[in-house]
Amino acid sequence: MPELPEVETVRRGLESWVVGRQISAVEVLHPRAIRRHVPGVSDFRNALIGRRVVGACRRGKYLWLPLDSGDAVLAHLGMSGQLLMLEPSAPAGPHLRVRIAFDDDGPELRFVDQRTFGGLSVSIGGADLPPEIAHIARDIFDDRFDEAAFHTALRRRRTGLKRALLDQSLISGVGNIYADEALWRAKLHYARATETMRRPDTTRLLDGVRSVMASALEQGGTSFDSLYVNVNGESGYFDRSLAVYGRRGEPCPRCGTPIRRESFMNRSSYFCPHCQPRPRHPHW
DNA sequence: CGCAGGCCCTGGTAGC
DNA sequence: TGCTACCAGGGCCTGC
Repeated sequence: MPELPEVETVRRGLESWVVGRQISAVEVLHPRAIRRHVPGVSDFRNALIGRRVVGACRRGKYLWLPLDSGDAVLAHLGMSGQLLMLEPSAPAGPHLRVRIAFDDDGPELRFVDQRTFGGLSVSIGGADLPPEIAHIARDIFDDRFDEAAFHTALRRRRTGLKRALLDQSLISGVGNIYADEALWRAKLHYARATETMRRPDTTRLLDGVRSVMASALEQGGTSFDSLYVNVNGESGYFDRSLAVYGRRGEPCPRCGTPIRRESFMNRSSYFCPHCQPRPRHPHW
């Protein structure tokens, strides 16, 4: 669920809550939460304890906290991960995976994750950009995102448009929800063959991605349930503004045609069959 | 190398 | 009521 707007909301929260503070204790309650940290739990703890957090960064759906050692805490929320700021005395919920406490005895950082797709790791020398995520493309809000290069790379692909949009090495931060919403805004079908995309199509697509994510960010992200929350445990409101996602059978906000749901890539795709007509030569 | 599909995981819900 | 089946899906891995 957490896509760029949700992850950015969390990043902003971390920036105001943990930057400048020194880590005093680390507790790993579920080893799977740090499975990407190959050297293991004690190495993870040793790399953090005594270090100061000097920033809060994001690329796509990845977050990292640069440390004064030059390393970084790299985090991915997966489907259900939460990074919460809570008083050390706050009770541990059933899905608490990692606790990071600070030497000022103020609110601690807790990684809570029901479905355990997310996780934390220490990235050696990763303060500027963790090498583990060097293959992740820049996202639409990155000043150095290159629209022309994206268009060229897109046209080189031999696949369907939504598949390409979800490929984090082409453009990052887009997940299933905002992919459907962006395609609807751009009036493009999810199975449009990427090699048939013309420059105006790509411009419309990126405008759709940018505008839907900017709106979602303003509203603190999208929440369907209590799974996605900011660092204070609060949900966003953008789910009220979704045009197609999760709205099978409901009228398209633009033309009134009932929204259709199709199974694609083992997940749901929602679209308006009138505004987003099936291409003559779709790529499934 | 590019692309497609399987797998990981848990809680909620639909259906019998 | 109590069981099973299915659904949500991001990213890594494998195989073609």
